[in-house]
Amino acid sequence: MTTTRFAPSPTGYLHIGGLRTALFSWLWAKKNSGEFLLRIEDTDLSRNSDEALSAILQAFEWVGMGYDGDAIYQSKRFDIYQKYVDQLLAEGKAYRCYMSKEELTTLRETQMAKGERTRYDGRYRDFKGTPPQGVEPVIRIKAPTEGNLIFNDGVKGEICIASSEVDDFVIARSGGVPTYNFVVAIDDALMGLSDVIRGDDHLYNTPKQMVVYEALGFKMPNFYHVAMINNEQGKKLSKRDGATDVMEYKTLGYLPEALLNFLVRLGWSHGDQEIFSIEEMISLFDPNNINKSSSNYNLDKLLWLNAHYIKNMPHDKLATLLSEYGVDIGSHKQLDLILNATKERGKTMVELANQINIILNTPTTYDAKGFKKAFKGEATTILNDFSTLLKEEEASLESPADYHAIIQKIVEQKSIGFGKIGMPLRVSLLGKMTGSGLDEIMMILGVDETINRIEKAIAFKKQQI
RNA sequence: GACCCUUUCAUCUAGUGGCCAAGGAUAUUGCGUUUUCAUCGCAAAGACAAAGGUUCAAAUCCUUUAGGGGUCGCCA
Repeated sequence: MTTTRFAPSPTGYLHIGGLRTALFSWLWAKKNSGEFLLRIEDTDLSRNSDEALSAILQAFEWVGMGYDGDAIYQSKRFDIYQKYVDQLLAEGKAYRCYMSKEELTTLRETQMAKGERTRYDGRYRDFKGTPPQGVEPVIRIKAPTEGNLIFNDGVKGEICIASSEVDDFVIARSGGVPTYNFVVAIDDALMGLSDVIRGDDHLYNTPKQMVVYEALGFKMPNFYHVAMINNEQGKKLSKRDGATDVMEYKTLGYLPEALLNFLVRLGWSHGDQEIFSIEEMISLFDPNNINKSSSNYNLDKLLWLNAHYIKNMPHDKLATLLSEYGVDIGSHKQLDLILNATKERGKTMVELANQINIILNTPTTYDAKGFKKAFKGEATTILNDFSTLLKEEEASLESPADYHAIIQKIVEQKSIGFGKIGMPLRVSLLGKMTGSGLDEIMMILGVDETINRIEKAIAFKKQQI
């Protein structure tokens, strides 16, 4: 049975790096018909917030990654942890340390000055005397004093860290509240995890957790430490590099399938394949193929993927999603035509919504440069004649091709180039020189609105003179 | 500073000793399609961090150097 987990601490929004490790864990569980569990690491009572928690859950919902069973809250499991603290104390595998914070600081400064890796010196490890007054002790676990702590990482291979680098770390604070490395090991074991996929930044926590597994006699899961995502310059990803909050991608108009596709290809690949449906990701993903090195965040690729998913999305679904971006065309009788005319012009949902609005809303202003260029010479006359022709043929206009025929007719009648009518017509309809195909636009708008826009543009032209 | 991890085109990556004078994708540039823009198609340019080994043969194995990242809490 494959069991994986995601274990966020509710202190902020869900970061895209976190989403990637969650995705890897989720895919691996799904692939093996196992379980993907959610655990909330809220042992630091002062830093938790309900808003952060709901933001994280909301992000999971948006990308469509569900978790199995109920979320586990560490803050509700203190009695379990306490039991294990007592057990270790009774077995002599942990001990009370009465060192004051001042003493600890002094020790660290001395070590730092000597150029050593700072660590607790074990002075209370075998303490048998009378404890000093006025110090509420912490509980420390006895870590091995010699040899190496070795584990096999599914991504990096064998990791060997000298025991001298791992000190007798605190497992319970002076107030009795247990600490991260202790509760993580206990919960991972108790939750029956087979595979732990987490960020590289936890690599050095693993030997510590090994000490806990060893002391408690728990079986270790497989660990996979995934390297970080950096910005395009290879530096740590910060808010200045663009969106780091998963939900911000929704606001910016990205589709969850594009974001997941983008993230799954960051550090993982399957030959030359770039596009992965969720089903393909599930069937192909294997954490043993995750790259060792960190990867850089690259917005261009995400944008390309997003455009791809927009272009290939069924129209009814696209229309439903568009309502979240302020465009309501679900019941428009030209829905298919509208989307066909615009979906190749929007790389994000925001851009797509904008493209649609440009067609659906009568222009209130005109691009100055484009208007000037388009309305040179005979443009007004040509448009007037075109309007008349439209009105005459109104009854027979049932498809974009019919509208195209009308334009063609004008072009032939007047022996002009297509641009002579195309340019002023486009500016009249859209307010600018670029955009969707004229035939489609007119079909969407219908004869009356098309003529209305032409007349408005002509009026604007007259006003200028 | 110490310890650990890492290093293929600008970016994501393929590559597990001979199939590699290194393949794909994005971005870039050019050409074509298109009434415009976009899409699409075709093409170009573009990398094994450096130096030493091992080997008949190295992007692939080893060593050193350099760059990048992570960690050194009674945070998680």
